[in-house]
Amino acid sequence: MSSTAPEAPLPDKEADLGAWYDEVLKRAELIDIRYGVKGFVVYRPNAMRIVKRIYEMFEDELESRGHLPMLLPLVIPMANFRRETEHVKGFEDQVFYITEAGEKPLDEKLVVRPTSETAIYPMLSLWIHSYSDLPLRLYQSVAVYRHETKATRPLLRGREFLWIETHDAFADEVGAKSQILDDLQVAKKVYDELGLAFLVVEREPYDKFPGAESSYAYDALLPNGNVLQIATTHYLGDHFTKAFDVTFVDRDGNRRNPRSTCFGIGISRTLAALIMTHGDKYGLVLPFGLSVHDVVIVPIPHRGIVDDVMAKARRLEEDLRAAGFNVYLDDSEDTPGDKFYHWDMLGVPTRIEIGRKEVEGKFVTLYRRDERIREKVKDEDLQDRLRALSKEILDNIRNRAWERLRNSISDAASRDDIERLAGEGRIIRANFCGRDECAQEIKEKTGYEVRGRRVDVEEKPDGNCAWCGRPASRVVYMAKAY
RNA sequence: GGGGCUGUGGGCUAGCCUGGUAGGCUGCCGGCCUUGGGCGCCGGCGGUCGCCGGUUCAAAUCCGGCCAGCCCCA
Repeated sequence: MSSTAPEAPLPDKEADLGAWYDEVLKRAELIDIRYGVKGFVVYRPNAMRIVKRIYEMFEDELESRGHLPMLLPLVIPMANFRRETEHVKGFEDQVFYITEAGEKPLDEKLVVRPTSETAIYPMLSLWIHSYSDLPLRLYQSVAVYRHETKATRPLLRGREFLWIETHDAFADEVGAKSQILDDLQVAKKVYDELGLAFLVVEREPYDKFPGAESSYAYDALLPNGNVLQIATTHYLGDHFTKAFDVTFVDRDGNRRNPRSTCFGIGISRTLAALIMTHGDKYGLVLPFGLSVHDVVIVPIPHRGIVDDVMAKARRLEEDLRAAGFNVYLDDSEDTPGDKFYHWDMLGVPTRIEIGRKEVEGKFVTLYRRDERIREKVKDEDLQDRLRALSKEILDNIRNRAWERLRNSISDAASRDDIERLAGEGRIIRANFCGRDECAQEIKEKTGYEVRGRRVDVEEKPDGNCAWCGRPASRVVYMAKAY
C-alpha cells in the first residue's frame, strides 16, 4: 500500500475547518467519498481501526452495566413500522423502502431500519412475560439508514451511519429513569477516554425523539463553534410497549406494560468529533489506544552504524511489545522525514527515534504527537515514561478540548445579545421560556437551535426569557448544530 | 428544496473561453547515492479526460441530460 507523502500542507484548520476535514479524511486514508452514492461512504482501514476501538469501548462499558448483545434484521415489515404513530411520523419521510425482489414486487413492503424500535418491540412482546424477565437490557452495533434531505457530509450526516442502539425494558418508571442516568454515565466515561468535550442536555419537549417522553443528548463542540449530537438517550414511557402489546405480570398478578428506554450512540459522528477536536495542521492527533499504533520506532541509519541502529531498534520493539505496547518498527526504505510526516498524519501518539546519538548515549529520542516536542529518555526509563505519556497526552488533549468549550460559551440576557453572539459564532446560555415559538423564531433569525438544558449541572433562570421577555422556566444552551 | 462552483493516470493539477498528438508535480517500478522533519540523479510505468447523448471531418474542450462532491441560501 502506498504511504502517500502529501506535498502541500493541510488547509488552515481554524480558517476553513471544512476544507481541513475533507483533506484529512483523504490524506490519512480514513474515508473515501468516491463510492458514487449520495450519503454513502467507504471506511478505509485507518478509519475502521478507530471505529472498532470506539465500538469496543462502548460495548465493554454497556456490557459491564448489564447489557447483552443482539442483532436484529435490517428490514422491518411495513405493518410493524406503522404501529407507533408518532414514531412513524418522525421518520416516514426519510426511510428507504424495499419494494421488489428480482423483477417482482414484494407482497409486503419492507422498511430499511432508520432505527430499530419497530423491529425489536414485536420480539419483546414474545420474550417478556413476567416481572422476572425485567429489567431487560439489549444492544446492537449496526448501521442504520435515513434518506437525509439536508446536505450530506462524510461521517457527520450520512444516509448510512454506524451506531450502537440499546433497547431496555423495566417494570416501572423509576427503573427506566435510572437507566437514563446510567446511559449518560456510559457516554461520559467513554467520551472522557476519547478526550472529547461536550454538553449534556435535556432536549426541549418539541425536540424529542419521535415517540419519546423525554430525550437527553451529548452535544460535542466542533472547532468552528458548531455542536454535534453524538449520543442520545430517551425515556419512551409505555408508548412502544403499549403499541406493540408488550406486557408482563407483576408480583401482585396484575398485567402491565413495561416502561422502556433506548440509547443511540453515534459511532460515525464520534469519529468525526475525534478527528476535528484534536487534529492539527499535521493531521490526526489521537490518544493511546485509538491509532494504528501507539509507538512507532523510526531508525535513523548512518553509514557505518546501520547495524547498531537497527539492532537497538529491533531490541526496543521486542521489549516494548513484550511489555504490552502497540509498537511498530518502521524499517521501510522511506527517509526519516517522510516517516515523520506519515505517522504524524495518522495521529500515532508517540514516536521513538534511534540514530547514532541514541546508540552511543544509551538513550532514545521520544516524540509526542500532541505537542510535537521531543525529549531524551534513558533506555531503562523508556517504558515508565511511555506509560506516563499515555495518560499525559490524553489529559492534555482533553483539557484543551474542555478549555475551548468553556471559552466558547457566553451568556445572553436579551434578544440583542443573542443576535450579536450568534453572529460571533458563540455558544449561548440564556434564560428561556420553553416555548416552541421562541425556538423557531431564534432558528429563523439566527440559525441557532435551542439545544436544551444542562442535566449534569443544575442551572436556574435568574430573569425572563432572553428572547421574548416572558417569564423563564429554564436555562438553555443555543448553538449552531450540524 | 433554491443558487453557485467543481469532476483530467493512485494523489494534486495545467489544458476548456478560442475544438485538431493530453503537459507538469507527486506517486509507483528498476538502478546508483543517501538517511536527525517530505534527499538527489538516471531510466521506466501509469489516463476510454465522471456517465449518457447531441453538434462537428474532428470533442477533455461546444450543447443537453444525469450522477457525485464542495460552498452559500431556505
